[in-house]
Amino acid sequence: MESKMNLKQLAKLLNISISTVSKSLHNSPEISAETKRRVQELAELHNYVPNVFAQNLKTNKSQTIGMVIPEISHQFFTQVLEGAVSETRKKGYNLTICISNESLEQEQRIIDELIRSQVDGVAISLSEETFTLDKMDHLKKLKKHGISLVLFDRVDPNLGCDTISINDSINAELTIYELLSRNRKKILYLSGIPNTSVNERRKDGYVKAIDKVHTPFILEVDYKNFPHSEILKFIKTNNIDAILASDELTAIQIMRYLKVKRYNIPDEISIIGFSIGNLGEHYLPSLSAIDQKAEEQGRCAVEILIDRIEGKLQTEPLAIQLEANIIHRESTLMKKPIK
Amino acid sequence: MESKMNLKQLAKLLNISISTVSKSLHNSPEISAETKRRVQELAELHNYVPNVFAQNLKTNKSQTIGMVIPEISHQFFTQVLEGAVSETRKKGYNLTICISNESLEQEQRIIDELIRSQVDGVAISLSEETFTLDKMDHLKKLKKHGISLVLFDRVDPNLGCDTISINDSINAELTIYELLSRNRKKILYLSGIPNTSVNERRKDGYVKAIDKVHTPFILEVDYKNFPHSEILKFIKTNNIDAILASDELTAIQIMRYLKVKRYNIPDEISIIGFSIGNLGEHYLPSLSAIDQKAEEQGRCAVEILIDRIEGKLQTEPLAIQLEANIIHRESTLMKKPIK
DNA sequence: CTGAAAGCGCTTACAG
DNA sequence: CTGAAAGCGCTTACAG
Repeated sequence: MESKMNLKQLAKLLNISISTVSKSLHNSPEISAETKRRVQELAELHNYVPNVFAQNLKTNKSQTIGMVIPEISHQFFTQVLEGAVSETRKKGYNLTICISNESLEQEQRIIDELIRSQVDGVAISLSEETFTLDKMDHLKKLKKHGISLVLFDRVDPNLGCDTISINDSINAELTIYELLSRNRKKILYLSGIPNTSVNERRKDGYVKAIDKVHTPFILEVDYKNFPHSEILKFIKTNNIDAILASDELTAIQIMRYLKVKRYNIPDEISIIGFSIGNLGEHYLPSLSAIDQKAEEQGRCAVEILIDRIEGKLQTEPLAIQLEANIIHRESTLMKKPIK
Repeated sequence: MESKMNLKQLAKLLNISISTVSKSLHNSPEISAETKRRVQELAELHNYVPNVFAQNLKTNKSQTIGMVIPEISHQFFTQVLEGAVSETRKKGYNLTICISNESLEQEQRIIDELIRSQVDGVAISLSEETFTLDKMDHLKKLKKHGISLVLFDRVDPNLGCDTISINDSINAELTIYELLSRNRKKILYLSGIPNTSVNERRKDGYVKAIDKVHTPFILEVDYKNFPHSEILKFIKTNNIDAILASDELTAIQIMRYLKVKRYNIPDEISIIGFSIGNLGEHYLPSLSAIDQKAEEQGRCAVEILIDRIEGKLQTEPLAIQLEANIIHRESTLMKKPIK
């Protein structure tokens, strides 16, 4: 390894001043074309790379934003990341990706770390534990340090910052109306993710829609410890003919079990779940789903965050709600919609 | 936002020198307990956070490593990330996650960016395009800048750096022997990921095992543009009774289609695929798979990289090969293994 | 068009 | 036990 090149060495080799070298590399109009050419050639030749720490120390900007997600094994969040990564690059920023593993303590540690590394802004989807314990002090710390904050997907409206989310409540409502219009009458809301803000909103929408015509049926379980037979018993007892699941994995798990038990899906029981992952598309039958616009949420969170950083936004915080799509695949396509 | 705290301001407030403040915050034994206490209290009170750029500029170390993965939508790589994230934290380093999207150009850009941001080391799984075009100059650049390099999973042995991988060839071989022992005779190797090093190695192992007894059947297709009916025709024509798929998605796609076509799996055709994602486990029938030890690869790559950075390793590059497991689930569990 | 100089915030060898 | 001073590599206002 050759000894690290820097402005000083380049200046010495060319017999000119450090200032001139620096300005040449920034293609400053102050400097003559000839000098710039010489400097740039030599820099190229020696693989000169400016020291980013020195630069940032001077300019006091890192051109970096942090994105904190609660989980990486959910397809939803990897799609968010894809949107965020491409948008960040488009804007010429760097992205630091952090994973809180649904833990408040890890989330706090991450925020401290992001403050330490002087990111210009943070986009975060809150961890389950952060919601349950309702501790937001670490997020307020960001403001103290002048770091912009945007919340996406799992959002707390009381934090006084920009938020990007999906109107889950309305989406649940609309989905139920659709199922009702297909003459489904006993619709179960099955949640595998209790204690999340999204679950509450989805459940609310379900209840709101159902309450007008029928009794609501609600079951909230642990998706890691899936109580198959209990759910089946509930389904039988109540003659359930459709299921709205809180998330893809919950939908797949119940669908699989019902198939093992020889249920005909979608004719006997229709199933639809929130969020588009890779599980549902390839299943047999393929799973109908409510598209959470993951990639767009990621893209949008980054866009708003950078606009905020660069002072392009009003002081008033934005609360953006993206529209979701209901995607009917095989698990809700009844052959003969009963009239 | 309060004006940013720094050593100078703390020193002024306490009426002592900057040096003493700095040493106190590092808990130096040079300083009296009383002074340290006063300094640390005031720093705490003012939410003092040291400027990481200034620190790094001085110490010339970033305590950061970069991990480059070709794709984030493959469960395999998110599992790698989980291992890498936790190992990095354990060692007190920071992790910068980058995604090349299987593109050489993006990979080059990422490497330049990592060099610019002075990471101490890089762990990378090469993009498909990098392999196809066999361009490795950007990786050699890292060496020029004194940045350690570790390759994992998609590995090139000629780069003279540490590598972590799975012995795919042997795993394919062992899998075939198992299928043969269950009296499968016409085994198809179906690849949805041509032009990757892993594909070549898996195919090699397959051929090596099959060649001794039977004719090899090989089909290489584009998983994004899956030619269902062509494959089915091939299966019929050649009386295929087992499939070894190059990856999970390929396995699922063909299994789904065969089920639609009323094939009995595993009895008529057994299916097994490389790598454990979330698709196979919940499928009906659940998919047998060769566990690629994703998390362990991530953990191990980071461990070796940091040992290398800290000079704890011999100069000789390491070539670590992890052992895989064959996990039999429903898609290979024949009711009556024909004697 | 070029250069000398100050300063970003920190660490650390050295002096007292 | 405390502090003055140099220096990490860069940018930029200022002078010439």
